[in-house]
Amino acid sequence: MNHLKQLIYNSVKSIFNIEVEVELTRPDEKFGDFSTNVAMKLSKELGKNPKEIAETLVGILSENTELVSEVSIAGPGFINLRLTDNAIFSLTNSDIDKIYQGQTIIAEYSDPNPFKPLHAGHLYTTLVGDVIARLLEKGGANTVRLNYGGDVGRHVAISMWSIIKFLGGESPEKLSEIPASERPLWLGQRYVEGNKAFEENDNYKSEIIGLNKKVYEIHKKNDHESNFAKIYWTCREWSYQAFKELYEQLEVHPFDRFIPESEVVNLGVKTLEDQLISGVYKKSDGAVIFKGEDHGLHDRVFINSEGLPTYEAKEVGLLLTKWKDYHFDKSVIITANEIDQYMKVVLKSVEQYEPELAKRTLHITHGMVKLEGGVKMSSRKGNVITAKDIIDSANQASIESRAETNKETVLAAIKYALVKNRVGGDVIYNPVESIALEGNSGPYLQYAHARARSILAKSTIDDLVVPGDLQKDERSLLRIISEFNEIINKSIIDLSPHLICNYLYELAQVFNRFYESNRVIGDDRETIRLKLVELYADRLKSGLELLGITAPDRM
RNA sequence: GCACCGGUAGCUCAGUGGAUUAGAGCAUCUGUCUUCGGAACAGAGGGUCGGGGGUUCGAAUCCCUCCCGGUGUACCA
Repeated sequence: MNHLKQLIYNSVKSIFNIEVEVELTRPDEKFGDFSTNVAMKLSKELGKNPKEIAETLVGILSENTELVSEVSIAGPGFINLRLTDNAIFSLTNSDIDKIYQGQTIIAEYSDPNPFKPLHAGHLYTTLVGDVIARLLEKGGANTVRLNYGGDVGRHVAISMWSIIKFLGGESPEKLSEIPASERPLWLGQRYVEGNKAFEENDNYKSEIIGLNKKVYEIHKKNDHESNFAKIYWTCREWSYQAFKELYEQLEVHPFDRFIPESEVVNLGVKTLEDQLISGVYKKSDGAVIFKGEDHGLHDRVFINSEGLPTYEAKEVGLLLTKWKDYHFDKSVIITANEIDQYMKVVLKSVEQYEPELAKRTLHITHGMVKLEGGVKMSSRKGNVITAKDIIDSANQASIESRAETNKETVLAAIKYALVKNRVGGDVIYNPVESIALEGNSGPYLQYAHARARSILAKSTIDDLVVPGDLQKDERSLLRIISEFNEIINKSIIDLSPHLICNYLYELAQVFNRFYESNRVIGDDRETIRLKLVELYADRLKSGLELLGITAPDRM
């Protein structure tokens, strides 16, 4: 593609003496391989009709017969170009642009809170984050995968209150009565119960507020001895264990670092104190706030009137910890969109004293996960869908449709279904569709790959021939194969995994069309066609791997 | 009230200034084929791109306005 851009750029320069940025798009196949709107761009500057400009350019472009086989003008002045077979094949040899080469980029995602259940949103945000981190890495970044979680704060106090009530007092020894397999569920139930108490009873509420301070004390004193502390540390560990198990089950890339809130809270509070003096933060009704309203946002509390840091204060500590420890070129935070405006306020406040940090931070938000499609969810508490519910429903759909569950297939189904949509809106997860072997699904692509590999395995020919002088269907296949790098590059720039999904599916469709009417094994053109099959299978595999999905040779 | 994210075919979604018929999958209907893994291929029906204005040679895409859904809006995260 670069050769073509260069050719157009040079042509424009030699004729009009203008340096223009050449944009290439992929039009419908019947129009050509690439399309450019430079004529329209130039028309204003030159005061000429775009068609006239295009005609001049067509003349010079068509002289390069090495690269271009056909040039035409369309509509108001688009120039369509068809490449020679050799030129389009050479596109498959180009590399992915290393746009983040030499940069340290932090990807923060997943962020589950200990003492709370792992819901479907955690599953989603973990998978999206995992793919985005892979994209950053593919773009050449030195990627740091970070996981942040609230091991202090009100939600912990809520759980602790209910845990102690369940144990009949501060009796850590009784925790051993809860079987290991039931711990995550049990903790989740404690949180739900505690929340109810907090909302419905003022006495309980003030007890919980008291416990909140007590939890901070544990960290301040590094208390591992008191009964209260023993319960806390044990249950925190149980949560971490559950997270670890989920990540292993999902086969996501391991995290480089886990930062609990307790680790950053002091830095956050200290910063707030300093910046209170400098005037960034203000006192209001006994709390420390940031006047977001002065910046077109809204006001938020960073330290409450009890003197306890809120999530905002801890986020400040986290942002500064990342900055201090990594001096990142870019920091990407992936969370649900309910946190969007809150994050804007926190970042705006930090921008006042660390402008560079704020500038380099990118907050990507996504929507909620909802379940659809007749699979009954095992919700214990009504409307919460857990991460386990999603996995269970995929397994169940797999058993129902083909009487078996295969781990690789089920994982592919879940991962693909959750990243195939543009990041931003809500995702409606349909387990039956996700597991299906037809349609736009992960298992379909895995199957498509296995099928292609089996064709390759069947042939006795080793020396595959570089395609040249292609037939129509062969060329269509090579054409879409050649788009792979462009798609990956765009996906890396936009940090948009769904582009890869759309492409891979289309690629598989074009292949099936080709394969339907063109014999490979035993045909006169076997060596050429086999090469195309190989190029196709390789791209399916590496595309799926970028999505964190395996591409087995057999299934 | 204000802010953010959404509203495209019956359902789930691409497409976010450019070209003739706005594209896929699922679902529905019709064909092909004694199948290199048919878990395929070909085709049909189905859309006032939430409504209305505007900018432009050209708008699903940009601007204004209204409607609907979700989320957030001071001491939760």
